[in-house]
Amino acid sequence: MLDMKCLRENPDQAEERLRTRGGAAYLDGFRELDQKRLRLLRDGESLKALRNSVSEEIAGIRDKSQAQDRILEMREVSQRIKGMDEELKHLDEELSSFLLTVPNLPDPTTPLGASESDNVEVRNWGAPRQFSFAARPHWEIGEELRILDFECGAKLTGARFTLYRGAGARLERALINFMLDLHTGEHGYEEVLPPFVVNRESMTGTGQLPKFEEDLFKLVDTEYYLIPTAEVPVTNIHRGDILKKTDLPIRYVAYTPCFRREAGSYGKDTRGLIRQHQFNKVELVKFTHPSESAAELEKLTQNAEKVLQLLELPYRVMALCSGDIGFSAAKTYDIEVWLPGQSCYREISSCSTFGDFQARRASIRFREEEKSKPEFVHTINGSGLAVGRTLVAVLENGQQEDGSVVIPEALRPYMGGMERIIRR
RNA sequence: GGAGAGAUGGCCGAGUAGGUCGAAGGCGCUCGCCUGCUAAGCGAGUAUACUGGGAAACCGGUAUCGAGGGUUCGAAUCCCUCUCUCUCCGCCA
Repeated sequence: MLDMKCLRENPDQAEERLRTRGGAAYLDGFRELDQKRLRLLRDGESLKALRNSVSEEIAGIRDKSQAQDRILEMREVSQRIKGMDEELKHLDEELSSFLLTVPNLPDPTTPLGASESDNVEVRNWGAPRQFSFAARPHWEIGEELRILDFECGAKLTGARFTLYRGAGARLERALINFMLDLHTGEHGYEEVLPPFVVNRESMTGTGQLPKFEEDLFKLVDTEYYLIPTAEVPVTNIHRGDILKKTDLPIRYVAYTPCFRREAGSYGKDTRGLIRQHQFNKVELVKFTHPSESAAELEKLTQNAEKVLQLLELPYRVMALCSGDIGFSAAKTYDIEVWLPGQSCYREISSCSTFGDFQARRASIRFREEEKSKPEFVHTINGSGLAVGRTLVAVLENGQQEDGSVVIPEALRPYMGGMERIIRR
């Protein structure tokens, strides 16, 4: 959510920055609505002030019959106040539902551009391996090793669900533990295990609602939703809080499954694990002082990269352009891992700073000085990493000509010492 | 699922024959005094949002005692609905 006062004072500047996202005018009608609300608010409040002072007067009069005229007068005033409050409530709802659908302002350092093709490569790490045979996609490797069963997943649930078996199931679990241990042990994050189901307020706090309801799984007969990312419950841990400045930055890492409807992606990535309705993810979330957020985003991104480095998986880091960043984000780095089976880089982590956008929605604040008024923190998060896609990368990069897969050394302790996955 | 109890400021905790209650008291915290240091003691201060005025310090208004409605000139206090927490019973991993 953007700052209403800011929009009031310089709407043109905000509109200009929003336009770099592409799309039509965002702020049409705001000014008129805002002023109408403000007028009504002021009028209503001065009436209430009158009523309060007269009521106090009445309280001081022993013989209420002496106050009959004033009581009658205030009866009428109260009626008017009631009407105004009702109208004000409507305007408030209109205004806030409007504000909740305006995306965040892109950060000045976000490259300008219209689409994915305008994203900028910031750096890359590791060289794609040269194969002496035709590298195969992970779905072939996984099915042949009998560690991924797509057909059974479809039987149990439907398309975009997968059953992992044996070393595959273990590999997924190993990756989760490996990532959690790295981020808690080396990078200073506190591990949390949140609910995988959240309410509407939480979804609104991070920006999934009200605009992206069709992307979510909602539980029938409730106001509960399956989380599409741990970002939602973890960021909302501090919804409504005023944090201590000295506690910042707060760093959490959480493993959760993620559930996404993937509406509108029919026909995309239909094979394999790349795009599932349910997938595992280890998520990094930070709450920072506004002056630290830029540096903290860099650090968080590097924390995510570290996973790939230790797993010896080549990747590149892309700065997303203004037309490609998400609704709530001000700036985003995507980490893309090299997938030899498909000869391309695929997103495996998305690290974003949200500025105060989420903090304002969820009211997450801190005080600069003991007595100064609360200010919004900045929130940052990123995958560290998407586990299913990491497994894909391990299979495709580690594949051998005989169909087996060599497990990265860093992972072997988590696999009971297993060095390679062989068909059994 | 059945029966009961409760939800007040950072925390604890008063406050039900409706008015002077943004809310006693205590703890905590901040500043000052005092004291070789520490502890104790003394004094002052200590919610948030919106809004008006002001360059600012600050001053004024409105709202908020779980949430939403109602009664009333006036509600933390009365009525209704909902949510959450706790205790007991049943069921269950």
